[in-house]
Amino acid sequence: MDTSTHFGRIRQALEEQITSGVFPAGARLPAERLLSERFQTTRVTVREALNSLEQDGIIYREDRRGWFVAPPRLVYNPTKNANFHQMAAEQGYAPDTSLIEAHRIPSTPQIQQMLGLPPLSQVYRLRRLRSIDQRVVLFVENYIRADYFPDLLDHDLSQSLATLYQERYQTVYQHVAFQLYPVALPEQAASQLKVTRGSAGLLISRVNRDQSNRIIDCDFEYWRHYALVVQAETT
Amino acid sequence: MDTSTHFGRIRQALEEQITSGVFPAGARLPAERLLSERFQTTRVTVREALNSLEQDGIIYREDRRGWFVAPPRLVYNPTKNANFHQMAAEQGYAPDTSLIEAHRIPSTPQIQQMLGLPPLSQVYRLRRLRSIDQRVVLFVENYIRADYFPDLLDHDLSQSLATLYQERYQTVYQHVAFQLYPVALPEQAASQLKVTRGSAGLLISRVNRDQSNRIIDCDFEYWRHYALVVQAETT
DNA sequence: AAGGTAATCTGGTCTATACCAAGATGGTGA
DNA sequence: TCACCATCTTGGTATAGACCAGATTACCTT
Repeated sequence: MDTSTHFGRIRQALEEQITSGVFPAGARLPAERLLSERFQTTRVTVREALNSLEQDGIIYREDRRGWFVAPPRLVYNPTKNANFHQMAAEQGYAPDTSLIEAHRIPSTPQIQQMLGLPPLSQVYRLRRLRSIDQRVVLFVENYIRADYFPDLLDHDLSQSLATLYQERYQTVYQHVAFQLYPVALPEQAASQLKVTRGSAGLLISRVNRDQSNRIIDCDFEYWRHYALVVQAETT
Repeated sequence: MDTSTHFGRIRQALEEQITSGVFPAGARLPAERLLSERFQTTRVTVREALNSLEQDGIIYREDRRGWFVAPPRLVYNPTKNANFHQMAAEQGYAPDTSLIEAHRIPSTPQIQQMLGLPPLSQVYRLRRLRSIDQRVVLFVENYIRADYFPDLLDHDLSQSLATLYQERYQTVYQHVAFQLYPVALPEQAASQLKVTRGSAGLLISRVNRDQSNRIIDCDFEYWRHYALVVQAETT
């Protein structure tokens, strides 16, 4: 680390205290004003150091609540299973999903294209928020073909869709195409994830097919960028 | 976009001028001081707007040279082919690779683990810089088993390794395991990519196997975060 | 024409301060 | 007991400067 600048030294000092366990994962850092006093500098400079640590995924912020030490990243294999709960549990986290909204709506042109649907067709749109160990890490929008899943909205939508499909509709995810790109989190995702608009995030969009190779749904997953490492392998 | 703040309005104004073509891809934006005059604000506020646009991958900076409009992202499929030149050319870019250094060195514990090598074994380490359309987008470190590729350093190392392996060693990439995570670019990668230390980037590390399922090399690819979208699909 | 150098331009870092808005807290009254 | 509200704390946004170091450019010398 470059310690030739004031802000580099602050960064390093904080980083050391985090890795040495003074501030364990999940802990809240002292307030910016307090840090600026302690390091004999201004808030502007402290914030630069904090931003730098945030970029690195070492800490994260919650809007107007403070800065917190980021826990280890979740390993996410988008090709393997689409089951958030199972994936998190296997890695020793306590996963949770909360449903924000679920509607049957007319599909938009973008969704029609992704799902291969004609205009005016109906889809379900789910918006859900997912957390591990009480920390919100993922805001996800699902768009699901309504014709394949009658009465979907009557079921418990805070569980894994993969599980629901399998148990109620004899449908399993078989094939997935995904795109992944670093973005600044858009308004809605940012506010749901309780981060500042414009924070770095990862957008993963997927188009899923079932055992008959029919496109059944697609989703847009907005992850806090420090929350995961994506892993996959192929032959 | 949120235009309730001064910086939000600056952001939007710049974004519009970019998307409308006033500033085409690759163009340099006016200097920060000039922008702050034009928007009747201070450099601090202008820089916040610029940082926000940078996060979004709309613009990028080159250290002490200025801010530039980012071109469309390169689509990168890490599972499909490991051939940077081919991939870029297929998408209409002019790719280029420059060799920074190439040595035969003793492997480090980390590399030993990734390549499944015993201590003290020798590997080649290549450091290369890759650009599309004259813009540097990728700094990559390759670690290659020396025993599988005698005299590797005598060949032209500014071409694709996949091509070199195939033509000279009858070896092809058959299987790849990769990890991908958003990071702040470390010192060396940042300076090679001419960005500010701590800029957002994407680290992709891969472990490659050949047609006999032998691990032949691994690499660490540091991408400018706005430069690519990762895409893959599986069955 | 080629090479070196000094002036200039640029973003990078920094101080000091101010006000705003949302989250957290604790007390008050129904 | 519990809903509500005032208060305090926090990060978010903003102003107005300053100096530094690398990149670029223009000029000058050979």
